[in-house]
Amino acid sequence: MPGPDSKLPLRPLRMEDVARMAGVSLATVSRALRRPDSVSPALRARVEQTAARLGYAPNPVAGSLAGTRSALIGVVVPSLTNSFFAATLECMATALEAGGYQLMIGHHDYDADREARIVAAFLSWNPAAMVVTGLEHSRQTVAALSAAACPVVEMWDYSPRPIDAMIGFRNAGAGEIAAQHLAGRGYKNVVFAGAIPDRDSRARARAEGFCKEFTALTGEHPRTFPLESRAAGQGAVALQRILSEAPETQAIAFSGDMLAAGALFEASRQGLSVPRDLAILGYGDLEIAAQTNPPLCTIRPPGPAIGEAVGAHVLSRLHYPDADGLSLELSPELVCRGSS
Amino acid sequence: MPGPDSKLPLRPLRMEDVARMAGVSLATVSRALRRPDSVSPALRARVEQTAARLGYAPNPVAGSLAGTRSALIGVVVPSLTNSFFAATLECMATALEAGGYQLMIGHHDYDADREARIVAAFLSWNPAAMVVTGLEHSRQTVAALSAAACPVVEMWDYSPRPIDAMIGFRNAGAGEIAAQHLAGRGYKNVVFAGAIPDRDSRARARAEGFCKEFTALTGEHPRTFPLESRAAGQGAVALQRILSEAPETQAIAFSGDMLAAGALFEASRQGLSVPRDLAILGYGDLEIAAQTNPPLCTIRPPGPAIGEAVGAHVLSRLHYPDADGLSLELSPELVCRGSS
DNA sequence: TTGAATGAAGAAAGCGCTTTCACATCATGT
DNA sequence: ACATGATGTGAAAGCGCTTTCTTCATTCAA
Repeated sequence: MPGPDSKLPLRPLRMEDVARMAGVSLATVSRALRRPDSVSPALRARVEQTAARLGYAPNPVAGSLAGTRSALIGVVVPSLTNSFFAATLECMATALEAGGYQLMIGHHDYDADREARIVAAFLSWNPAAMVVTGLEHSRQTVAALSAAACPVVEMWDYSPRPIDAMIGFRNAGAGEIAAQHLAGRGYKNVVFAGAIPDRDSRARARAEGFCKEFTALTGEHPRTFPLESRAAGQGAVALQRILSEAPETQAIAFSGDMLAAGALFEASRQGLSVPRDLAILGYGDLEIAAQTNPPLCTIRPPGPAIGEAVGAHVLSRLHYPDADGLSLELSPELVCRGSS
Repeated sequence: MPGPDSKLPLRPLRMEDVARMAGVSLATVSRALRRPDSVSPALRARVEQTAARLGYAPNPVAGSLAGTRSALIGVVVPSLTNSFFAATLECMATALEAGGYQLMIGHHDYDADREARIVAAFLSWNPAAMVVTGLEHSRQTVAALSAAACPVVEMWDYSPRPIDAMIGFRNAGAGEIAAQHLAGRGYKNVVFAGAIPDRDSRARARAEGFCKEFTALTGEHPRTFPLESRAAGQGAVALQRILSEAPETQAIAFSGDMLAAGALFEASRQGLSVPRDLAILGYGDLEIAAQTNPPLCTIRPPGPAIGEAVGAHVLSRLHYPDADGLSLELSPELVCRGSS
């Protein structure tokens, strides 16, 4: 505690102080500051000037208790280290901070119970809005969110019937785009390599979308190659094994760019020419994807767009409390580069 | 708002309900729940059972207003997309959530004024603790943090005289380690490539640490090569330019792994053998570093360790309010791989 | 000119807790 | 037996705001 030495009993300004200085009542200050239209322009100006001169800042905790909700927005993501969500969070935070809201961020590592606990904890703060990732949640979580007295946004996935609002994309669709690309290029003997089964239901959806679509387009059922983790080293291992078990493989779709990059390095070590000897496709469009040799062909999820849309939607919902939730479907995008 | 259809006027349980059911006073419930030792074992058990049976969860907003501080912890980082901080945040969040605290996270993009605004906003919530990144802050920020009535931790940098507590490492030291490594390997005509001047003061410290130490060890003043940004593509550009302007260059230390990786790819495109023709050193030990070809030699900052230490320190400070702040110096580490 | 209708500001009642203070109750020492 | 202190519990006063309810001052139709 840095400040115990400062003996001055400098208690922070309260609204009452502003009221006294401005010669009005507490209620008027509150109104002038929160809904400027509800007081006469003269008083409004007086109050605002007094507050500014005194450097008054309202106590949001008191406001949250007295009002119907707090200026906190609860955001739950699976992981903070996953750069997809990081970009979304940054965009959201920037938008919402500008509106005077603060983000409470929690992560659950793809553990549904942990998610439920975090949601419950956040809800007890009476947040202005809740943002969660994906549309698969435990019964408890769904119940808690459904009963919540605030807008609820599910993001990074898409379904036309969200709890309240949904902003994201069909993950199966991302897989389909990958399949269409590989099928369109005429690759045969295609493999999908990812953590199967994956704790991440969106990753599973992408895998399924890929396999179904590829089968639909070519009649060929892609092999799936299960990976132990999504660590980059697994990409190299996968490449070796796939080629030794099925040397006829012409293309591998990886569930993530890091794996694909690992595979690309291994291919170059083995003297394989990508995409001639073997095509490689990633997912994520991480920064590294544009730098590899050859550059990695990948699917780019609309992470920043999701963040912006969620921020804008939450802001508008809070501004127009009667507005309805929405389902906004954004699109992942094929970033066509040299590797396939 | 998902729940307006639920007509049931099911107002959430209050402490009063628990008190009534347990046949004790409000004060007793509060005490039993917050400081179990302060009530007799019999009452404590009765209250806890009643609360559990009813599924009572305290309202943290009310608690924050009545008590001296909230269960919120304000964390300010420069960026969420930077994976260094992401790992730190995850470790911190996990530790602190277990203690019943929630993280309010803000990012300022290396903008001191924005940092000041975020710190002020967080402080107005009366947080249980504040965690900020680095030790360079605007006067306002320092003043606000110094006057704060809560523990304040500065992280990701090191100085023996923090505002309150400091957990991190000497960034100059990270640069020195890099210099020692390159000097020890006998490289001459060494270049440091990074955004110079960098908005990030820690990156500047690393650059300076590198140059000074290399000069001290070898008598040679490393050239510095200014980069426009830290985008990976810049690494390739840098490599080309450096080699065309100064073909005698034997080693390049990059300010980040992504740049170094970009340079590595460019080197392979140019048919250069790393590290024989040119040595490359990174900073960060990102996941990709272990995968490149050759694997990237880099400096690993103690990100997760910082997160854990901050979490543990904050928890202990909140548990023992009289405890002092500390200065904890962790160490970055040379991860010696093939590229230099 | 009067009465109703409209609008602006103030008084006061909470929001759901924490914590101080006062009060019992009980064990201890004389 | 009494005073003394230790211990456990309850009553009640806030924490700093929001919001309803009320009052008072206008304005407008009749």
